[in-house]
Amino acid sequence: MLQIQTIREKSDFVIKELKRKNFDAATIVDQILSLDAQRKAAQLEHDNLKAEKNAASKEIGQLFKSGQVDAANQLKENMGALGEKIDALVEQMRQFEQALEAELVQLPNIPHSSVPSGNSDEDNEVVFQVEEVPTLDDTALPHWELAAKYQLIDFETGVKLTGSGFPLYTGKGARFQRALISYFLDQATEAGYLEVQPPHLVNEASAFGTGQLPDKEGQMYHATQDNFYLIPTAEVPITNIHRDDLFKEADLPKKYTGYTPCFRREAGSYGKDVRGLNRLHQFDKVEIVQFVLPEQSYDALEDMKNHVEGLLKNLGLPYRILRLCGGDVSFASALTFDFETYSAAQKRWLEVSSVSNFEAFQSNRMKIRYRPNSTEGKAKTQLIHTLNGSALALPRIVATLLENNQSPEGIHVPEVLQPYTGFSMIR
RNA sequence: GGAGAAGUGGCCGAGUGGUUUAAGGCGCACGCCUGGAACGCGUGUUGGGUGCAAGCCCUCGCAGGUUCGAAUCCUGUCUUCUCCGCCA
Repeated sequence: MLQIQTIREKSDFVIKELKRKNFDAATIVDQILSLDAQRKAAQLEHDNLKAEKNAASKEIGQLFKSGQVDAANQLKENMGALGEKIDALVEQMRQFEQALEAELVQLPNIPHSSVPSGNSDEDNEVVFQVEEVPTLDDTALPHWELAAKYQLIDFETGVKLTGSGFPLYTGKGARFQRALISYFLDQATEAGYLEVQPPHLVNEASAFGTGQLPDKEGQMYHATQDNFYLIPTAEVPITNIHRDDLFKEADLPKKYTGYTPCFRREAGSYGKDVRGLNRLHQFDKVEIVQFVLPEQSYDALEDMKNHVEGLLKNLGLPYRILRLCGGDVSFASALTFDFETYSAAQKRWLEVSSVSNFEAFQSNRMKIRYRPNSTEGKAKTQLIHTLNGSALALPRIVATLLENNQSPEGIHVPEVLQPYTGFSMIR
């Protein structure tokens, strides 16, 4: 959610910048400015009447105390009408505030100045790509066939247990997943992230805080009986750890990592592109999250980008890094880098990570603030910046590792994973 | 799931209808003191809205209600604790 001050102070700038996300904000911004003014007027009147009432109430108290009952009762007479006026204004304010918020949450985050213009993923800027991608001969198998051949993943039983998109990992397949999770968590810990195990179900306030609600309600599984949502990413519980918190400047940055399964309904997606592990309803992911001072958030983004890049290098995967264009960068993000690995058997790039700076967009919703250091007096609180990234999402990593590392002898396990798997080949 | 108790500022804790505009303490910040510190003394210290400012308004888990007036009374709800039941 954008800050109302930003819209008040530079509405033209907001409209112009959101155009780069292909979002026409003119009408909404006008609405917001008008509602904001109305809310302010109602509040002003309310405050004055309330002050009058508070003073009178205090006086009544004094009168009763000094035994002037008649005078007190007379004063009470006038209170009724005043009270009604105040009640009406409170109701007005509530409505203006609600309407204002309803408009505000519709505005996406302002894209960073480096975000290229464009409408779709074809306009994303490739900021790095390995010099050559591996090629396999014609006998090479896609990962779903390798998974069957070596009994790593049982998709059919997953369908039996739950439905499509809920695979059952077996034997070395299960062990391989566990190895990746441990490896990713250890790497993040080494990089200074605190490991956490968050809940996999969250309440409404948390889902709202990171921006899943109200817009993306249909993408989450909803446990209606208790009104909990299954997390679509660990970003949701981890970022909400600090919802409503007020930091001292010295407390920042805060860095967290966590492994969770992720649940996504992905309604209506079927076919070749989603075959095997390419797109699932439940998958595993290790997430990294940072809470930082505003002026440090782009350094932090670079830091996270380097971390993810290091993981891909260590795994020996061919990858590229994309700077998402205005049309492809997400609603809440100011700047996003996507990481894709090349799947040699499918001959296409698969997204395995997305690293984003949300600036103050999420922290505004969640009221995550800090108090700047100040030599004189108390500085006003300011919103912190939040960032997150996948480090990494497992299924497509598994897919590309299986495909790219296949040979007649079996599938080679990257060296960095061998201490975790306990085997160097899948045969 | 049942019965009972409790939720007050960064923390502890007083407060059962009107100088509570939330006592007191700890912590923190600044100042005095000091060669420098500790101790001591003084001032400040919930968060938010509005305003140049003084001020005014809201905020005692959350949401309603009663009242001229609510931290305080009533209803609902969430969380925590104790006991019972169930349980990895």
